[in-house]
Amino acid sequence: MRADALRNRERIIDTARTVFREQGYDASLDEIAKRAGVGAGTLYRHFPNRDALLDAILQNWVERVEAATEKTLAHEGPPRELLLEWFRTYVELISLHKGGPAKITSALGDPESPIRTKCQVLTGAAERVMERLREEHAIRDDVDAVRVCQLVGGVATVADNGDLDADAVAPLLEVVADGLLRA
Amino acid sequence: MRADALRNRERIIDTARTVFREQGYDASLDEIAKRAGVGAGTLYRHFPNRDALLDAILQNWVERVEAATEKTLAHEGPPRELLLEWFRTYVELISLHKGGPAKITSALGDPESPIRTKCQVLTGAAERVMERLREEHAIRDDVDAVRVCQLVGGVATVADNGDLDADAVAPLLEVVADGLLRA
DNA sequence: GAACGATACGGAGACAGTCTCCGTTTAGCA
DNA sequence: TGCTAAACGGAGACTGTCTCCGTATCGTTC
Repeated sequence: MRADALRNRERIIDTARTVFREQGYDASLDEIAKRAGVGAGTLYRHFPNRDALLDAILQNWVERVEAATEKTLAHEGPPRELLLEWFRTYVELISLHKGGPAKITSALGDPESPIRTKCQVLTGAAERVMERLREEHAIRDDVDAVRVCQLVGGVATVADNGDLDADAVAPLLEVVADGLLRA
Repeated sequence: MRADALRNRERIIDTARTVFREQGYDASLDEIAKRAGVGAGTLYRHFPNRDALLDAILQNWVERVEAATEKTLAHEGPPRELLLEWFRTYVELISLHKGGPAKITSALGDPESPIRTKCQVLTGAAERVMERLREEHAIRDDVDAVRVCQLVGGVATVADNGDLDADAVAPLLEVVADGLLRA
């Protein structure tokens, strides 16, 4: 790739990250192009649509997911605490910007989604947490990681849509955790 | 209201119901106006925005909610069955059209929402179901009806976004139910 | 049943966002 | 230094939202 192309690509991603965080996932792409100092054509050549742009942004986010998972798994404690800790982390990770939880959660079950590979990192991480709990026979085994992510994603979506804070979300996560923990 | 105004109002509501069901909540309002045989101005005079139109549509839906609640409460059986029956009913009721679950669920927690009064019918119904379960000491009492509706609404939102069918939704609802039933 | 004001109609058009097309510019190689 | 493939950028086509205001209609009053 030509040096100028690479430079523009980076600038678009950086700007998009900021604008999405400021205005949510619906922000105008033309505005992102303008703020990045490029023409609309340049933005659309690099990223044919909104999702392709999001996918690029998520690249570095994937690393944060990995790190957060490690941290959670390192945390010693009873199964319920581990699960709740992971849920809190999960909600935080997918609440990148307004609309993020819905976007990511719906991508989990959609084989066609352009951001699917990135989201699979999430289910992979959930899988590791659940594997640990299964070894301890602490969790019911008829619900897989994707479903758990969808459940917790549902809570995050609701929180995102309704501007619920962490205190309001906590009891919802507890209900999900307790529902899972019986086996 | 003048007779012609009333006639147009009804036609717009009927058409909107059809179009929303066909195309989801994002359908073009100008198209609804056109299919209803009125000008855009007429539509916007009757309904200043999308939500006002939805609110009018929900009027008759409220009656269905009431009826469904009666039917569920009449159903004898163990608490878990009652709860799951209500959850299934609830998901069905709010999955009116694409985008419905997210719309309705986010309205539950938003005092400013223009469709809030309609949605309160839902929490009222949930309250009745939970009251019955509380009498039987079957349910934890630190989660109120609104939170339960948000949880189940979260599941419905995920199902709506990801085109999950009833079989895929069932285990998610079971997790929520089991989480609630311990107390 | 004619006249008249209040009410309602409807569609042109302003505005905003998405995305494409294509003439112009530039990087980077020989 | 010249050449060409690659990249740029912005005008504009298209779609959807919503407003404005000239025109039409209702229904009341005499």
